[in-house]
Amino acid sequence: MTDQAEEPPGILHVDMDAFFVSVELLDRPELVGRPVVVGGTGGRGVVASASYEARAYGLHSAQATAQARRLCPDAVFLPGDHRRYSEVSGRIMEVFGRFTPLVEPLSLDEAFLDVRGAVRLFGSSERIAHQIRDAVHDAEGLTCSVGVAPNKFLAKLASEAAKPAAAPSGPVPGAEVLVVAPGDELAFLHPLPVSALWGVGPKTAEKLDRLAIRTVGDLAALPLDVLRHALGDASGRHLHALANGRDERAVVPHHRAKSIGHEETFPADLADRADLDRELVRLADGVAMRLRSAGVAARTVVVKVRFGDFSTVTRSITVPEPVDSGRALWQTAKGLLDQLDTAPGVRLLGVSGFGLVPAGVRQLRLDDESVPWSDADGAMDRIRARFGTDAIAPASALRAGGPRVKQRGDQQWGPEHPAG
DNA sequence: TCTGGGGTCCTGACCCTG
DNA sequence: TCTGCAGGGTCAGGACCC
Repeated sequence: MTDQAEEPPGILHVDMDAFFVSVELLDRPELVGRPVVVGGTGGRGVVASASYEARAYGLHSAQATAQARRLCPDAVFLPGDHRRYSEVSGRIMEVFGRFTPLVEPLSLDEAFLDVRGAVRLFGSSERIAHQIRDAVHDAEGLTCSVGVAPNKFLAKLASEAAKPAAAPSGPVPGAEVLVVAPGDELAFLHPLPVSALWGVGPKTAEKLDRLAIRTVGDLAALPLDVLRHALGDASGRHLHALANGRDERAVVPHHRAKSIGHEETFPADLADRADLDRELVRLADGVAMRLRSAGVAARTVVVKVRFGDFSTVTRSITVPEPVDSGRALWQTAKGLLDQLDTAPGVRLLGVSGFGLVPAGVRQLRLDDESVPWSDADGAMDRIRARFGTDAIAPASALRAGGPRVKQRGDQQWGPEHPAG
């Protein structure tokens, strides 16, 4: 029995089925029943979403597009429209909000819902799950799978178990709604592979395999101290709790972002310093715009560089005054980039701000050179708000062959054009 | 021609301070 | 003044998630 065995199964995890592909098929019904992939179409892209027909060929998300093409040459590859998916996602979250105010979006296509306060109005958690499925389908023409359990972790595993299966002929319907009833948690959990646990990726799975730990039940039977020794204190405790069905995390509707950043993989590696500097201006300007839009400034600036051999390094600095202007962010990032030898060629460049503080706490100094630039940033924000984000950009960014300010969702799944 | 982008969290090394 | 230690902050990297 778990600590939560007597808790009613009032946590839902709602997961849209092949979300990006399903949205595309609304506009292209002629593609229904065919292997369809949404993702980066260039040589360095990855698969973001694959239809169940495509999954039958071994295609899956995060897979290199080049490999996906080899596995399924007949698949239809679509570049995707992140903005459209965001809009649809927003409307779906509103549907969830009709049932409970406790909605915690996890990504565009999934969310946790705490419906314990809604059972009087809508019926049992399971009934609410079915009503949500129907409401989403009525509103958007899309299907989703729902897990119902006493906690978030089990609800998420339940929604995965409720999903359709892939077959060349199309999706084989799943349970659609799966309830893990109080008292059944461990029977549901323990036969699953350890990789089902949140926090067990390839590396951790390998370590556990060396200990002959293959199922969640194997892991649950392991003494906590052994696990802490093998995986470290925090990971050991975390996985031990999950393996025993314990997850105390509440459904939190609003998370405050802890970092804001942009990174971009180039179609071909960049070695020219001037090219990199211009890209850095674009990235910094885009990050600064989002910082100001969120009303925050960053105390720590991080530059990330991935080289052609895929080795990745980061350089960071904590600045005396939090930054939110494009110029200040760029200057700081440039100082960090200057520490690195980029001659071998840079595959990816990123700029992020951490240690976010409310922008208002920033103290102005008489010698603060960034003050006029704050005014300029504010003017740019107003122009972009009125005429669109492409309306204005730093001159040095415009010289980079016309790239506009970097925005969230741009080139989400890799460059569109093949390298070289 | 494998390997995106936007995040969070953890760990360990190092440095500073009391 | 020197040394050891603990604690906190910073920095870099790794692992993981969707």
